[in-house]
Amino acid sequence: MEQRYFAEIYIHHKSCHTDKPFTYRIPEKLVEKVCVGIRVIVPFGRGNSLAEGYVVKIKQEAEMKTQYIKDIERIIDEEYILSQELLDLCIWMKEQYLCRFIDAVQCIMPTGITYKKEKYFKRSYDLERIQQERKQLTNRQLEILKLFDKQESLSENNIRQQYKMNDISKDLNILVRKRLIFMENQFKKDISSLTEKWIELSQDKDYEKIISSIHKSATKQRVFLNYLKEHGPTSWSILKESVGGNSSILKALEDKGFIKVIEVEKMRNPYKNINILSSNAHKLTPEQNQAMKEIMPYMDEQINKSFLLHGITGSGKTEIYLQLIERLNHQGRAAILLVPEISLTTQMIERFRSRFGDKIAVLHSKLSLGERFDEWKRIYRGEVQIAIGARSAVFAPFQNLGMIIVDEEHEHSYKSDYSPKYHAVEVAAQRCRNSNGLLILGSATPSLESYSRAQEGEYKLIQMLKRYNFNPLPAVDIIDMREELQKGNKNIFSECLYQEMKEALRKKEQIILFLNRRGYATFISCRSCGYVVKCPQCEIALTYHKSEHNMTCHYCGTSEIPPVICPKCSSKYIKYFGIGTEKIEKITREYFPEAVVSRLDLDTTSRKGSMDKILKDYQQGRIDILIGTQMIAKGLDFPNVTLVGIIAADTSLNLPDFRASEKTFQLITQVSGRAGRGDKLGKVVVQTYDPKHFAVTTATNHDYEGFYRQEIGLRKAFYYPPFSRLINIIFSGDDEKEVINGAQKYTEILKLHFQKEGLDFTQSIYGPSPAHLSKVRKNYRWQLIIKAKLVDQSCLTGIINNIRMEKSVQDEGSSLRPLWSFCYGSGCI
DNA sequence: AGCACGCCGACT
DNA sequence: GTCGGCGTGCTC
Repeated sequence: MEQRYFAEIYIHHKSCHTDKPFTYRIPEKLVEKVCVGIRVIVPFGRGNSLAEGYVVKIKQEAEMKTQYIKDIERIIDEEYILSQELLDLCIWMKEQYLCRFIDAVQCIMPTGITYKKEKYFKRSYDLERIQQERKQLTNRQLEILKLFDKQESLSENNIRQQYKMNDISKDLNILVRKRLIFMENQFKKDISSLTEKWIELSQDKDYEKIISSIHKSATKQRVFLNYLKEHGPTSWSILKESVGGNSSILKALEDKGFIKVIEVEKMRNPYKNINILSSNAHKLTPEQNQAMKEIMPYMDEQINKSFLLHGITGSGKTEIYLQLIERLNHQGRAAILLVPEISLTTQMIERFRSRFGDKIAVLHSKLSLGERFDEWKRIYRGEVQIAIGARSAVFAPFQNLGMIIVDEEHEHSYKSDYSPKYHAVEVAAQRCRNSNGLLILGSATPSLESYSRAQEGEYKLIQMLKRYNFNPLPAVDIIDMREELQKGNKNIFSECLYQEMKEALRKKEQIILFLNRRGYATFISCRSCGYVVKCPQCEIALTYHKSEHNMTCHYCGTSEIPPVICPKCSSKYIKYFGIGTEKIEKITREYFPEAVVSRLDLDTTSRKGSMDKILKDYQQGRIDILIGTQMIAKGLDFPNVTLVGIIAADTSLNLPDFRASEKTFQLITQVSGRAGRGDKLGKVVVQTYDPKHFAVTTATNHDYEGFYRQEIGLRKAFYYPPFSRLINIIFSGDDEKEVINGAQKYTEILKLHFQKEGLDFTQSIYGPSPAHLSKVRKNYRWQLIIKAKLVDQSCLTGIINNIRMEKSVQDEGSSLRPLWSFCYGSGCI
């Protein structure tokens, strides 16, 4: 009997109803080629329109009647593009984060590699028929028909652009039905950004002769040829830059056969201009040695194991990362290093490059499409063994993954804001499980989740509580701002901080001031009626920015000119409340006119490279006082900083978030860590209105254990993570009533499902209620929070998936668009 | 999501 | 009678 093969294929389709494997027959001519992880093109649906698909399984028998099975049309790639490990990861993500298979795939694949389907139209040459039907056509249809005189084949987008008409699909349908034009689907790969035009002279030509033979008026053509003769093959972009000109000149020369135009794959190296000073392995401290000793057996035996490396700032975690990677690479296995935000970790990347040269791929969001694709390819082809990057680098397509290191594992930037809302630390753990790899989580302030896992024995805890250079930790003073107020000090700076700043400036030492809020005033309000100026789209108080004299919404970016009289009661008593970094900057300049003050926040660093400049100036001592938001809390290492002032430690404490204490503790610890990194003793001044709060007191004592013990008790009492998993479902739409209505209906359905499964919903379902940001960009948002017992998790995702399939939910009004999101924090969206 | 099938009203 | 409106349901 002839051997028949079938393939299970996920279709690249946007609907969740088609998000399951479909069985296709592998035609004989493709049997050798089709493998698991390859992309194929298959006919799909009643019209057999072509679609891109991913082969996830190959089998000899099909479970269904074979007459319904269609053949695979052709393959896209010559080889598999997703390894079995990554395919399994996609399936896992689909379940874990309630996304479609292809959403998971798109996390892994670089943009630009997927094919775009486009409708193309060709005209009919049945002149008789055209004459016949002509009379019945509208003017618009006739005009569309006319377009085909110039060009034989046009895409729907082409036609739309040429006529600036939006609703042309109906007209096109009519024309197709009358058989005046024909439609065909074409797949197009967006490769324009991935290749580059290079121009070279054709061989074996006497160029002296050619140049003289060119028409006298065609000066540019001659310039081109001369340039190419002198410089050899040149890329089009360089040629354009150096001699000018346009593509018509190029075309003319190409037509005459004088030059050749070739498309070359661009290979970019975004870091090629950085000079690398090579460095060698440092000698390890006893603590570092101990850490290595704990980890190495698992690496050598290739056993999957997770470690939590609890090391205070300056304890030398990076050196451990470097040496672990070095050893792993020697075993022929690859490592991924995740860092919270790539822009803040240039120091770290430089250190890696100095050790490993260009054997590193760097992945982050600021790379261009093409650059990212190149780095992706280098990893995929095994040209590099190390990938460094932010969140998305966790998907680096290594075939021989051996370790994932997550630096600053507590950072919230490891959670994706977009769908699928994955948590890179979880994904990393999953990948390590599937490839017998090591997961190394490093942090000075581990997340409660990780530390409790370490306590439970799921992770191996490694403590590194001594600084690498044996410097003592900075001394921390807590200043009770209520007392300051009673003493009659209404200033932003407490007496203590002011004196310390004066002293530091006198000693020519540097200062960092931290305030977790940018702008000048945080809200503008009318003192007579209490009106607060809010964003008309988001209902969030607008922040005043003095330098531009406008008010900006920090969520959608809308800005307005501040009112002079109250729009509600017309009084003149408009007042600016709250402080931001901009105001601190102004006040600091007033207090210390002789000091050089600079500010580092989202507003001053929006221009590319401006952050590097500020940091460089600071490093080289051209700035005395640096004022900043969260941005300055992480990773900066300046030896001359001896004083850190935290202006208002409680801003983050009062956030409506069950993680507020944890965030505050982390922030104070991190910012404090900036002081005294050199050989001088550091000092930290923490100003607060709540000096007795345990997050503040434990942080100032550098007492993580103490903080953990108190916080974990609270989490347990209120049943928050890590004792549960929170699922946050957002309903959003522009009609508030419908959103509320839909959210309520959804909740009822959910409760029914809970009952059916015998689950108690009274302590699990909260809401629906207005979301943390209840209105963003004209969209009303309501939320539903589900506290899932850890044991019920898979059951719950099943329920949510089932509800999603239900018609009554999908049909819930046009303006209601349920967004699915997994969330580990309350209202963090 | 698309795409076709099907059922119903307005028209040559 | 038929053309074309959109509602419904399936896709290997």
